[in-house]
Amino acid sequence: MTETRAAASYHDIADALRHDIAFGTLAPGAPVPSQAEVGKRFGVSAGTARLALDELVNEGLITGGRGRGRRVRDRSPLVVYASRTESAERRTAAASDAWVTDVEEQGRKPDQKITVEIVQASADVARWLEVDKGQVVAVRRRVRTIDGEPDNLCDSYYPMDLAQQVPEILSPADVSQGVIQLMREHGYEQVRYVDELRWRPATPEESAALNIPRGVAVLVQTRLGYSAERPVRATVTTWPGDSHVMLYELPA
Amino acid sequence: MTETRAAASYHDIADALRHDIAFGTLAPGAPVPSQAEVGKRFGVSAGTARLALDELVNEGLITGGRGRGRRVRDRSPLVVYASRTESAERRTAAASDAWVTDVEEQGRKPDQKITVEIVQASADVARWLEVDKGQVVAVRRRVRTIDGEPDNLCDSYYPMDLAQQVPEILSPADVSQGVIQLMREHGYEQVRYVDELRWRPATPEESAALNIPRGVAVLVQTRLGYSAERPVRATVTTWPGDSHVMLYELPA
DNA sequence: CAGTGGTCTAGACCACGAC
DNA sequence: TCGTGGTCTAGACCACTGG
Repeated sequence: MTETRAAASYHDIADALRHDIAFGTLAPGAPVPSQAEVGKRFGVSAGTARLALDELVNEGLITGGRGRGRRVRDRSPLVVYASRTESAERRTAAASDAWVTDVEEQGRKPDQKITVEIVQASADVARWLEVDKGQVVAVRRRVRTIDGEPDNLCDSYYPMDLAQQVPEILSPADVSQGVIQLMREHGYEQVRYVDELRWRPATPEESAALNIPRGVAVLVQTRLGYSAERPVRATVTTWPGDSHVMLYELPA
Repeated sequence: MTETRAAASYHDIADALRHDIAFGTLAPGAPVPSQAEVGKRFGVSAGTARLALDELVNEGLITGGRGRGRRVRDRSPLVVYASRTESAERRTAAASDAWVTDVEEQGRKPDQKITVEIVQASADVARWLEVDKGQVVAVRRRVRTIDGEPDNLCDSYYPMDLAQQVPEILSPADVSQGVIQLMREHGYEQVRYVDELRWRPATPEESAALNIPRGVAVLVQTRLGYSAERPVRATVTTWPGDSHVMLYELPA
């Protein structure tokens, strides 16, 4: 901790704490002073100290939680390759899920819990897959974890006719060779993708599912995959911010 | 507004207000009830009502501001094409800045204020441009506005030797044919790009510059442009969330 | 159980904008 | 000037976690 300051607003207190974290005075994993202690140290009430600490929680710098105290978050950001310009050779070698490959390359342990549902298409899904709203589609929902901690949420939607032709899609288990390769073998090669990115604070549901504080920023990546004829897959992935970096490699 | 609820926590109050906004009971541009009124309506104190309203401000749903009251934000998201697969013909036709083209295509009035600085490379800039830290580089900083409102911040860094060969880079004025085209004419054709995306809450400086509430999510897009030999440009763009959608069109 | 954070109150004062 | 939001206080109670 740096020196005590008199008459500091809670933003200033947050700045001081931010500084301590940035310069390592408060190391990753270290406990953060409690509301009461911060209040005493800066000469403000606990309520005001709380506002400062909440600001840092919101920025993802520290963790919160009733009864648990606060700690400086340890974040080594995961690099997600959204698009790689690489040789076709390498591309087919990376058989399974691209995320699994990325995580393993960075020396960490990926895992996913998969559930499959048949649902009626919402307006968004209908637009993406170019089907009528309310028509049934298949969804593979994945909660993906790294080293046991939730990392991201990934839902893939498929037109029902296509899912029935590629039965592994409807099975709630890992597809070792990857769904994209599997679809290609069934004549649905994806030749073009469109990624749509939106970013906003996490909803309460997302906060709970991803074990992140309320209000932390998330990136919602919607990837539409097209065969030569039509859209064949829509994947919606929710990535919590501040612990992920996304890369797109692009030809000119 | 929907019905009064007793004993609602501020999250529940926020939910109720969110519902009213989503279903148009509170239309875009309409005034939002004050802290006091919300408190009375939901049977809580003004302080608690404030927490609910702050939640909505943080999500970008309503605007805040001392003395001004609150209003439902009117947001028609701007679509930013980060990467387009289009014919080379079309690409050269779109002469100037891609953002200017995007905005004009969506029927709105873009403008940019440009300043040029010569600065010492930070660690990040040095890594991006593959120069030594502390070496001087040229920066074109742009505050870009749409219909007079700040839209995004865009800083382009160039190696000094290159900037001196393309003198328009050092002039704080619009380059009508676009800097990329200009660099090509001087033998620095960009053949490959890498975009790095990070997302997090806005800093106080960004909030002020972009006229957005504290804590709203921003996307920081770092685009590195490479000629056949080396990096020739690093562009850092800060996009406020909830009012922008970013698209990447990708070949398989 | 003690200590922590999470919620809430009732009040206070100030800064700012609109009328 | 009046109503608004922005900040702050001193206290209260509850929920949860850890020793």
